Amino acid sequence: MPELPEVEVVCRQLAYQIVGNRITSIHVYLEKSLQYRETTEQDVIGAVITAVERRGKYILIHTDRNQTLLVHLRMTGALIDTDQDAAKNYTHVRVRFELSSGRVLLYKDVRTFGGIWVYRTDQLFGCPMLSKLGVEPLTEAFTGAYLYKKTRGRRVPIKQFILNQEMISGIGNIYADESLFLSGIRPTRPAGQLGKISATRLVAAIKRVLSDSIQHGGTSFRDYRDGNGERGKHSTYLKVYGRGNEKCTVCGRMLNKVKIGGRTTVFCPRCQRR
DNA sequence: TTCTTAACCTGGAGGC
DNA sequence: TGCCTCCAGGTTAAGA
Repeated sequence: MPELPEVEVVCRQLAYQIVGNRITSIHVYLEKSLQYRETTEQDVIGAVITAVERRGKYILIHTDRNQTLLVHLRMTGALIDTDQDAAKNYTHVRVRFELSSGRVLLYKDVRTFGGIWVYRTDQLFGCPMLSKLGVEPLTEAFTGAYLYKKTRGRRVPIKQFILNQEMISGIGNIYADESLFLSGIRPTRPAGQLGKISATRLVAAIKRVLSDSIQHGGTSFRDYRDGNGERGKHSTYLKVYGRGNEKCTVCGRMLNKVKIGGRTTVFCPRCQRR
């Protein structure tokens, strides 16, 4: 399940691999996976890819024709740069871009929650998907003071709060659990009860967990693959996510597994008491 | 304004 | 072995 680190890894790889390529043709196998917003397929064919960047969990692929392919991988999506022969081995391919280098860019998505939207670049940041996104957690704008201020008056559990993309963009279930464990904060705690010290501690933990995961190439559980179709290696470093009913690696106590906001949440009742 | 819940979707695991 | 049910989860929309 791609979150900020996984999307960042994919972006860095694709920026290296596909920038400078011309899109020579597009094959759509599932119509809803590629949608045009005031653009057409003919606008995209022949365009040269000029840059690849990330905003929250979105991948932005810019072209020289004032168009941007906005990609969200949701649960099971993957963007893979590969050669013609290897492309035949991939299943659940929803969109296939032929590139001028002779290689292909595949968008595969098992559960089809994700998709690609083609926008005019000059209208991109007014689109509903990007305009509502909150602060980027790896920037200097994301501070303890920011988090403390934003959580005032909020009664939802802090776990649910940091998953809200309008507050902080890019955090998903894996890194929410891991950040709360690292900061020693109980995920069920009402966001508005977070003190200044705890807010600062949580911000530091979020930055640390996300940065470490990027260094490890992201986390792969089931479907996530990077831009080369490879698995991420961060899953072996996880302390709580996916470890429900196992012992805490720090104190040895059994981890608790509960539902918060409809999401499976794992935490240590002894280490996370703040 | 804030919060909750359902819906979208399919593969895999587990039970029978 | 085959069938059925449940679970996983990011985002949005509707309703409270």
